[in-house]
Amino acid sequence: MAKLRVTHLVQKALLNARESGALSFDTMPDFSVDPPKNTSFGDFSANIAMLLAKQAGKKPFEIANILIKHMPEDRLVTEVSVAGGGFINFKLKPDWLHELVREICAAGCSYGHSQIGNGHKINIEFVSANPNGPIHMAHGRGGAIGDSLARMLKAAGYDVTCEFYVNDALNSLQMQNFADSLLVRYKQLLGQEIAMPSDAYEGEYVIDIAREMLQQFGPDYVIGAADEVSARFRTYAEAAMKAQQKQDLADFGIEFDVWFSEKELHDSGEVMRCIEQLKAANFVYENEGALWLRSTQYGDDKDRVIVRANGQPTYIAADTAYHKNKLDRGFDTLIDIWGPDHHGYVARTKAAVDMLGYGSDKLEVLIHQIVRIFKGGEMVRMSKRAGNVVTLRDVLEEAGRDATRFFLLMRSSDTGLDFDIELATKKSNENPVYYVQYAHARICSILRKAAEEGIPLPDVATQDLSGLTSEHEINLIKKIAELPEEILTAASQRAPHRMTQYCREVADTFHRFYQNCKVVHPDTPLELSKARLALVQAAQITLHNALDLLGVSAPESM
RNA sequence: GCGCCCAUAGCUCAGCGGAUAGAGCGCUAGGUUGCGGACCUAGAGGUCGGGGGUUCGAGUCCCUCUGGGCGCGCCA
Repeated sequence: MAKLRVTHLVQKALLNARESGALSFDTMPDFSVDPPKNTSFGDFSANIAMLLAKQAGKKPFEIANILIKHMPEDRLVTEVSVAGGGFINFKLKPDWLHELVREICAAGCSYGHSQIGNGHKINIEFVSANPNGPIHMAHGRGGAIGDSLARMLKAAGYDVTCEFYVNDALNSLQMQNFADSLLVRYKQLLGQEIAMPSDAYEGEYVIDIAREMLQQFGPDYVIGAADEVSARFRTYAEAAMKAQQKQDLADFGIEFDVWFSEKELHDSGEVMRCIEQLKAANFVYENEGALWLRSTQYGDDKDRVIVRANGQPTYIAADTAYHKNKLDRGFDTLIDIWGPDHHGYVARTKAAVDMLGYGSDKLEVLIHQIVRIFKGGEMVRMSKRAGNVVTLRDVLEEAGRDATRFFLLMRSSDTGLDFDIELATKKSNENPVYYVQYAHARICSILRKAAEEGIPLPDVATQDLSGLTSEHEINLIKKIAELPEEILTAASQRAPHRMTQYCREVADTFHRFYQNCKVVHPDTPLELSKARLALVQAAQITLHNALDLLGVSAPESM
């Protein structure tokens, strides 16, 4: 890689300069070598001189000139110069770009991937919707972010496990209400005139499940002791809801490695053992009959109840046990993806992880901001209990997986996201996902055209690429060459939205190339055609791999 | 009151402490026979919410103020 090569040149120059006495410094600063925004400056630019100024007691400009004098020759480098406040700019021969095209084609599906993660084990938990309603669009955002981030981390060489935490614990009042609502709907379907309870789940989906059950079990299913019937409905409701969630997520392109049951944490005694451990370490105290966690000792703003006065452990107790369980499974890093309404839980969860002796830096919580749904400019209010949620399934059916995922990933998770269903459905230039997919389809069309014209796909390893010298060709190569670093940045910053931006940039650069450089055309000499075919293939690989990280398809035609 | 997030072009938003702050939409003016016009070219449009500070260098980091979103249960 050319970047590494330039970095080594600078390091060599530093050491040479120090040895000759021209420059004095103790530690080599962590400098950058990057393509400058303004390409007229060159291919790479190093900021070392500015960083060294104080330490070396010289002006950046002066240091840069000293470094250039002490820099070894390199056959790839045609020019080194000092500019701006002391940037060292490098111009390289086009050969290095042509090498990149070969490398990309050789790597194929694995282009952009690396082993930086070194098998470091990461558990990433997201969606984790309660089993009393369908997956809605807020879950969808967390899902898209979590799944894409997982794909990027895998591509960066991490060992990633995707996990869904099912809040199916016995002490959940919400689950009981849900089951009761279902029972009422069931009876209503049987013709009984019963009003829904005041805190009922009003959603249509409850009726759907009741109908499904009625078909399967018949009218006698409501006969029996009240709590027995209730338990029966609860068991069914939970299983049905979980199955539906699983299906919705699968249709969205998300498959979890682990569906972790909260209930099992209680049944196995892990929750109680966890509480005992905290007790033994004096991290809890009793007050007003309840057991409190001293989370303020670790930066929380209040202590939290961990066991209620009635003896039931709270959600925090189970969640603490859950995080302990994850850490005990050997993960080096836990990433939780939560909605904005949960931001207040970060401090207490980290406190608990600290108290258990793991070090809260092992837990990262990624909070994404709210999703607002619009339909033709009008905001749709959502409430699960009222039953007017916009479900992921609704949107998937209208807008399709690709547009839905792309839209949910376009914005930084730190900012609110307005999702306009009509816009996502539009097959027009207002819809960025098509812009990107169109570029890929165009590439495929070129490759088809080449085949029709009897131009064989070149062997990129040996194909002469020296004809690729025009501005548009060079720009395209430089842009697609950014993928590996882009993946690392997006993964390490936990910022999958960067990849949507990158996809648009690649598509944009490609469309310009396409406009100006005919690949298969009577006016294009055969050798140049073949060289361009190699480049086009590299662009296809780049787009395909980048879209794959977003979970968006790369269509061959549209 | 406390906590988290946000404030960048008319609108929606990018922007890993680096050089002249970008894109899409919208607007204006263009692109004869087309490797797919779901595309391309050019132009207009900015005191990066205000004020301090750190730095060789701040849209980016720190403090503060203003405005907005969300959250502050012995619910999960």
